[in-house]
Amino acid sequence: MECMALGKDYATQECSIARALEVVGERWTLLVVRDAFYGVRRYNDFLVHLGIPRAVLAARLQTLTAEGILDKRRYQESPPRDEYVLTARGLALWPTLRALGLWGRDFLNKPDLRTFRHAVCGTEQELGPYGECPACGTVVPVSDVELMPGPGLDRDPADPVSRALLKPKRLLQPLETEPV
Amino acid sequence: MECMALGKDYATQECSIARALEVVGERWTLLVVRDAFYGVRRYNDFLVHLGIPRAVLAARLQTLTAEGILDKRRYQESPPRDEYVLTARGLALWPTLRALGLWGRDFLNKPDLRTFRHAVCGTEQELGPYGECPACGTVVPVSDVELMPGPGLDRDPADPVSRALLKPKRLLQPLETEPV
DNA sequence: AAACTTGGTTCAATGACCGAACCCATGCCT
DNA sequence: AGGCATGGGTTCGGTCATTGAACCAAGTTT
Repeated sequence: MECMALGKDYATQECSIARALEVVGERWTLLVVRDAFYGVRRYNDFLVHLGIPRAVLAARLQTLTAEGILDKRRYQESPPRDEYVLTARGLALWPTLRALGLWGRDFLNKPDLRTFRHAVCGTEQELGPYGECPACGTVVPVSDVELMPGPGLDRDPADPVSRALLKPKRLLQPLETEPV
Repeated sequence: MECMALGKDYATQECSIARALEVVGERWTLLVVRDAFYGVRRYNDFLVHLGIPRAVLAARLQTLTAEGILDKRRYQESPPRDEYVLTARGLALWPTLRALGLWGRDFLNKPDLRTFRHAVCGTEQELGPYGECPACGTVVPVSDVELMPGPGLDRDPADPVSRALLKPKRLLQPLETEPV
């Protein structure tokens, strides 16, 4: 009885888009993945940054881990603490998130909230739609993308994660939340 | 009271990805849009192809129309019949769907279910990850993309829409369902 | 020992989704 | 004219997911 019809799958669909959506199409899931790209790694940071119910976050982290998109790993022993980091499969979701973000920016809201650029070549130009650097022409690997806060962003957000994201930083680089 | 907190929005998120997901992130929505790219235009065709509950389909078509992603238009007067076609805003979702589909193919299932290629230049090579044609090098506009059935596809599906999609066809070109 | 932090689980209430049944305007067959 | 079929929905009760708040537990600081 484990294999059938949870009602959450798109049963009749023979399509890799449908398969993908069964895994990352649930509410909150892609936002968790986005935060992982932004350097969020800890349960509590996801929690305050997303404003997600605790139970839902726990469920999502578990399925993302089970699907091999996040890797849960111990980063200190005492007290035992785990962090969630993107696997190769998770990193491969970057083009999807990029495409979604561009669509949202171009068709839904005016002000630029965040922009991305190539960290290593020193350009100030934004990455192109496929993640290519307009200055040096290459498709920039995710770890070399610099995340810049845009003009539309709230300058004084309530949670420490948003505050940490006001400074430019590389994707995937772990977040440095200020000690309170 | 109409404007606040339906519980379905990602309230705290200042992010174009979150904005986008509020619009296209609900269950079924992106599959409806995908079908629109495949040439599905009529309520009934969406219904049988997706296996979606009627009420949900009606709701999704309504919000997609309200958000300016689909355009509902009368295509015959008697009996009055409407069809749903992608607007510019809807067409701009193609890179997102493409990225999702590639991810699903590469990381979730083995067999190629559908492939895309450039219709006008006669190549047999598949489009690249950004929708560029490997033969002629250009980024192919959606209406020039040819949708090819892949080897992993069921050869004798139950519904007429899936059957119509077994033949190669251009994206956006209206579906020709066989008269029964 | 008391209080705090991190990372959860449990619970009742609400909302979304589900399938099945019903509705209605028109067209087609006889 | 009567009957059935088709396209495009709406309504309805039951189930499943999501929500916010409360609770729990291990370890650590004071």
